[in-house]
Amino acid sequence: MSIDEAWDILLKYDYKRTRNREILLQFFDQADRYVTAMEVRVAVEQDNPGISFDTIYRNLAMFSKLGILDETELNGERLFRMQCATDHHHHHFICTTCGGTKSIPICPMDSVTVNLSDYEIEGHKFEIYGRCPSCIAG
Amino acid sequence: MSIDEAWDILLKYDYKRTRNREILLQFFDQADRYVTAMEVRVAVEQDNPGISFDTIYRNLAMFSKLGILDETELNGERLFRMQCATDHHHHHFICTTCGGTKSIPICPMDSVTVNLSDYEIEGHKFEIYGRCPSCIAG
DNA sequence: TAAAGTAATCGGAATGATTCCGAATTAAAG
DNA sequence: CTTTAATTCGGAATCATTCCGATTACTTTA
Repeated sequence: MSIDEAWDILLKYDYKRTRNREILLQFFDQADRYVTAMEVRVAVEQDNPGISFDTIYRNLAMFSKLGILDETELNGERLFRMQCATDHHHHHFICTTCGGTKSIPICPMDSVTVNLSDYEIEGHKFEIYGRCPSCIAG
Repeated sequence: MSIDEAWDILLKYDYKRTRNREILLQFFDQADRYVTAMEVRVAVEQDNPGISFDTIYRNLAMFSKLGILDETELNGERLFRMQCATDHHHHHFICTTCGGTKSIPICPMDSVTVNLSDYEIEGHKFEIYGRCPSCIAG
């Protein structure tokens, strides 16, 4: 997702165009990988020293709820990244060293043959973890 | 996994047979679903009022590392359950209301056709979330 | 079955991430 | 330019989890 697309969503829901949100979106746009809240904080403080935790966390949660960010959890750490372009549903390999991802075009839900007809399905998660080529090399 | 199998593992690694571990294992054995650390605490305090958080968390982490417990995360909460019998690798539907599970016999890794040969795969996660029939009923 | 040695536990303090809150600031609309 | 409401700030509060030193309880060995 581009910064512009993110703003389309934010403005549609009457969120204001603020400097902090601009900084956050720009950071996620260029990061292009999963980052921890701590990494976000450190990076964002370059552009706005004195930004409060509250502002960071409040916006991260809101972005995540609106589908602008994608949120996951790895080894007890919350990770965020810009949502992929939403052309089709897919999953990811996630590098446990750098947070980089690689798309996995299949969705296991297509192959689930177990009868879950009496169940109400709310969601699913499929992720592959490991180290990417450049982290192995480096 | 049965309580006896859990003890086989613990004793093999020279962990001692203590009352608290016995209580913890019995609780997980009869719970047979994903429970939060808080639920563990409340339940275990019935049998040993005054058990310390430290003891609970230390043993949960150790059980999890040894493969006696299975650990996951849902909506920011850590969940634990007794590891399934290890006859074959599989995944789960998890009820977000009661923590109950249903086995999903397939593993999406079998169908992953993306070339990850330059990647070092450390693990994967596949879970389906929703509500089970008895929680839907009420 | 007593003693010794070491692991495990306890209780409470410390930590660390996240959230809350009231006051001040800022964006957007009129 | 004013107004209004959203947003942010700063710091305190919360919550789960972990740490720590002192005590207790296993297990082994004699």
